[in-house]
Amino acid sequence: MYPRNNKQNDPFEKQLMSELFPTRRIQVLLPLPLSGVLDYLMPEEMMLEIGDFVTVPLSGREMQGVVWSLNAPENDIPIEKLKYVVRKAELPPVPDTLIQFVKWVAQYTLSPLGSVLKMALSVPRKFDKPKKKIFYRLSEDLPDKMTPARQKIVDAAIEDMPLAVKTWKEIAGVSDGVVRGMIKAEMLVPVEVSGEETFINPDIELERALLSEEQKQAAEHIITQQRTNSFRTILLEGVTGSGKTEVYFEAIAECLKEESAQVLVLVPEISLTTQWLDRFKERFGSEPVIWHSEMTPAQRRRAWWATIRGEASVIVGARSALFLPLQKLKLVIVDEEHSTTFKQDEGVMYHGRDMAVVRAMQSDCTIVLASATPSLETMINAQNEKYDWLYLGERHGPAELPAMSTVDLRHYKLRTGSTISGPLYDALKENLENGEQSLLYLNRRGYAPLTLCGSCGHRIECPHCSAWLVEHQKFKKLECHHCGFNRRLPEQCPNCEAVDSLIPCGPGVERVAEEIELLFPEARLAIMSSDEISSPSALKKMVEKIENHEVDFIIGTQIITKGYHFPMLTLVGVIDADLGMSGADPRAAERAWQQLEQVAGRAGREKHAGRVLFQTYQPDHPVLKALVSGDKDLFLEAEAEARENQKLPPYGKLASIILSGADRSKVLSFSKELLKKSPQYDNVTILGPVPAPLSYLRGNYRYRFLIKADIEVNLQKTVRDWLSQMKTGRGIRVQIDIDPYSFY
DNA sequence: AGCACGCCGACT
DNA sequence: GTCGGCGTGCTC
Repeated sequence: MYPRNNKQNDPFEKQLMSELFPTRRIQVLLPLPLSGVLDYLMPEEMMLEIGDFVTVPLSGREMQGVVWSLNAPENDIPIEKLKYVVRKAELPPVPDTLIQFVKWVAQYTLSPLGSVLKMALSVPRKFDKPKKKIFYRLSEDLPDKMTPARQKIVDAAIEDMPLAVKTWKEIAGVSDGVVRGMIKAEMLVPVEVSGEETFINPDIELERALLSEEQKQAAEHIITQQRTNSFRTILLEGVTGSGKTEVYFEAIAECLKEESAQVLVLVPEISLTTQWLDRFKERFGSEPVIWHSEMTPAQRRRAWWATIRGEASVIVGARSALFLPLQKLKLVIVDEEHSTTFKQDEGVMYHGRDMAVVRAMQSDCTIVLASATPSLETMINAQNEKYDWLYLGERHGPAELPAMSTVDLRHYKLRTGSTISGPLYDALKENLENGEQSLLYLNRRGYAPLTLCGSCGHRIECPHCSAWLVEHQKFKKLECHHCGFNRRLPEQCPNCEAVDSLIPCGPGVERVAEEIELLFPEARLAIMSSDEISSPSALKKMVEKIENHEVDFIIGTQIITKGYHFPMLTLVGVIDADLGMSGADPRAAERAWQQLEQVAGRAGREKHAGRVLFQTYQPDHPVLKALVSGDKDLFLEAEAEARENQKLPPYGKLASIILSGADRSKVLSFSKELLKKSPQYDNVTILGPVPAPLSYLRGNYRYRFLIKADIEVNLQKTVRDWLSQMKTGRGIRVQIDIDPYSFY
């Protein structure tokens, strides 16, 4: 008999084992920030293969990992030190494509392999046996005690598939009282099922929206490509409302004709996609499998299981969905491809869109990047024919966008404390009188971004960050938008103790709302910012309110640029169009364009003609000029040229290294030391060290290097070689961000 | 990530 | 004298 369980890790048993049987040294990767694998011994009877989930001993406790190799090379860890794998999980092994992907992400982002694996394994109670549940199926002989609500249940039934009460309620759109009533009347029969409730598969036979000729052609192109089972990237560009979603829905439907095919749809912010989910449900009859970080453990577990068993056919998720154990990935869609929320800038810093392209490549499948305002990187790839390029609607024609104009604030001066110029006021007034909706856009939460003492000039800063505290009247607080620190709004100046001397400076959405209330006391307002909208249901409510025209003025931050459709909205006022157009960020101009274009896209999407007013101090800025002229090509050309000249992405490579620590002089001297060892190549430029844009963040002093390299340079190797020359001193943290998007 | 090891402050 | 703070370092 073989020893069971962990007994074989007992020193005596281990000795016995290794004498009796040839021992096999294997490699196991654990979800820890370790850069490599750990060696273990494989018990003879355990038939392990690469990708198997295993439990192994680790310094006195047990941990789950993944078999990474069955043949570990001899190394300086003596075989006596190795421990046996405790057990193999009853789970399908990690698909090879996911293993390849984990390796790729780790080497690209210069992150420890184990940290990347962790993203793929963060599923609660993954090893538990699913517990038994009672589901209900439709009875074969239905009595004639029918009601309209009960008929809905009967109509919603998919043959005799057993479902949970909650699911019946959802798919039939009735209350659970109806369901329970039918159970009592024995119209629904209880069935004991083991395991997680399965997801209802999308019904691809449902009637679909009529597609335009243009949409048909685009869908056909994707489908043809998808059928080749080879890697290809397709840019699907189309102005908001041009029907991109219907196009890729067609491709999804076609894809699902294949047995157990899986489609992955990445969206920037899963919690903000209720409208998208409604459309999906309308097209396919049920909700897709959803994956994002705010799901409950039970929801995650169910989605993960459905994915690894290959039952989930369409998975919609945030960037972390890339790490799901997809068995048969056939199509990837990245919606709102340009969104910067795809970039993770903590921990493993990866870009969801870029990694999605890699994932698709490794799975030999088609990937569709969809956007109304594609990123410059993607546009260039499309122009160079690296990507196929489909577009819907008249492209970039000035007539397509609402009438846009600037309000030169140097000419139309704002009164002190006011944020609404004369021309904007007139436009708002006119719109209100016409019974149409207006949107005021300001990408700043709170009341005022700075509080200043009128008597001593003191500016209230965050004690942990080099940032000002933002006044929030809603919460009567001052809050740091970087670390979350907050304090009560003081009555006296914290510096000179003068009373009533504090002056709120600059506008936030709350302040704009206050002014609008004064100007238009009869108007109905809604503020849309993350402070007002804390949950998806609150957002849904707000969106419905606006759709039902219960609101005249919407005052919002960028939360409103996420793709809603408000037909009565015909005027957009951009309070401060200059925000975010300068600074060290190479993508600032592009981002400003996208945001403004998206905001402009809110205006007049249906019959009503819309218009947009940009309040600005620099009406000659190329971004604004291009926006007003409506000539996007012109803007892109100028922007691409500027990037090419400066060898910035995508014409060059960029990495940022942030050194941080509590002891400022220590961090600085380490940085200087590092600079001395910096690589000396013609095609690599090191910038820094400079205080990072937030030079003091959460109690740490931060210095930053930027590494700019020509396109042919192996950036990862350069950075690795450079940093390996110095061991990280105590109290110093090094963060590497390949292709940074955030310059905080 | 845990968990042990280790070197300095306030307690029975 | 010891209990315990969490900084640092290791886990096959």
